Amino acid sequence: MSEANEPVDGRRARGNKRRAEIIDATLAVVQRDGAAGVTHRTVAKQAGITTSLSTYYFATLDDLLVAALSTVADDYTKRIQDIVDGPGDKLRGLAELIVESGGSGRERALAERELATLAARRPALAAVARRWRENVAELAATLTGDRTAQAALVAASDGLCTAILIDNAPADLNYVYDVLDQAIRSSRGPRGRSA
Amino acid sequence: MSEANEPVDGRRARGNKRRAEIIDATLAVVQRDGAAGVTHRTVAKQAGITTSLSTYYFATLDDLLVAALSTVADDYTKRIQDIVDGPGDKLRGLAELIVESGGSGRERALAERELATLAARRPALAAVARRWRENVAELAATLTGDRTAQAALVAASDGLCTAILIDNAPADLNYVYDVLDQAIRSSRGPRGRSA
DNA sequence: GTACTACTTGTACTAGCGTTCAAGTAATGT
DNA sequence: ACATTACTTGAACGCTAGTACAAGTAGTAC
Repeated sequence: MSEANEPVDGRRARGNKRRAEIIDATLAVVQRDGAAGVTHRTVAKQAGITTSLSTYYFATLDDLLVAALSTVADDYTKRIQDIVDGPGDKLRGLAELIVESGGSGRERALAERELATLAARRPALAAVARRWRENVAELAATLTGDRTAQAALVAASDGLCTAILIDNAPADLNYVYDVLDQAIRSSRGPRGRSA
Repeated sequence: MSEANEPVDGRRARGNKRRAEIIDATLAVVQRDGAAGVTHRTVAKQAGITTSLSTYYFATLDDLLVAALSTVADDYTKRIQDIVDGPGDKLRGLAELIVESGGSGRERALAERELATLAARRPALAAVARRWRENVAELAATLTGDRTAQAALVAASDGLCTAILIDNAPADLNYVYDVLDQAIRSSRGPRGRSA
């Protein structure tokens, strides 16, 4: 708990605030213009600062994108954890989270997706994107012990999100819930692959 | 059949060939450098032509990307149709298609994914990306009459693809097959949501 | 042949990019 | 007070981008 939490220096506190502001501005730009629209200049303008200040805090654009994706991933992790630790129907909680991607959180979800796609090509981002999926996997593990069912749920969650974003679908909660439920349920009957 | 298939003019035939070459070059660039790396200049260099020629055939970069995504989607459609029409285990065929995304076809799959992500922001591309998913949905319809199970299979296919690309997973065929099977199978038992 | 059309090139323009840097300001420590 | 450190600025560098355009080449039609 005594790591880097207490900014003894008042200037450092302001600096951290700036950093957060810049990351917010970055996400705003991704939401508005896509990941391709992120430049030191557009971000700086969005944040109301000078370009050089943006480079002062994030020397390279990559640093900026990594920071932005990390922040988004952290938020997502928190949401998932809330569902896992919460008292309610976890599967329904997950469904609500997914449906939200098509509603008010659409732009946000789109931004997340663009950053995640970016991750496929940048090792630095890949680690963050992976942790993302592991959060859902963890939630899945609380719902079933069957590893295949867990994997199906994770995959279905991701695929549903894509469907909602691309198809611009109505994103009916019951529908999403049913699909997730379908994915995790198993007849566990006449099948049983050996190895 | 008598639409725009017969190039009376030999020059026009060459032109169409050029167009195809440029699209190929575009896909090659996306595979190598990502969608962000697509510029008239990089594409032209890849195709071994001048920059102006690239703009002659595709006035704007957007035109080029739309054309590229359309081509890729057509290829994909053909692959899916082969599985649907083929004699073998359709689910296994789908699994093989997905696993291929992690193997030799990784770069290709990555390119497809980047273009599809791009689609979320460009209406012109969105239609193409949607047709894509409908192909898998069609395949799913041949495997089960249950609409929820169909949706689960489509979502799982997509999610698995993402997992393989981002996690750089081993992409074991049996594993993928099992997850797909899990998604489409249903106990159809004690559940039965009403509305 | 000549006229026409489709294709192809080289060059040049403007605009925006990432990044650097010397200089300036303000908070902190002593 | 003074030195130190953290933050902030404005200007500039070299580079690449999209695009336009006049000129040239080569098939096609008459």
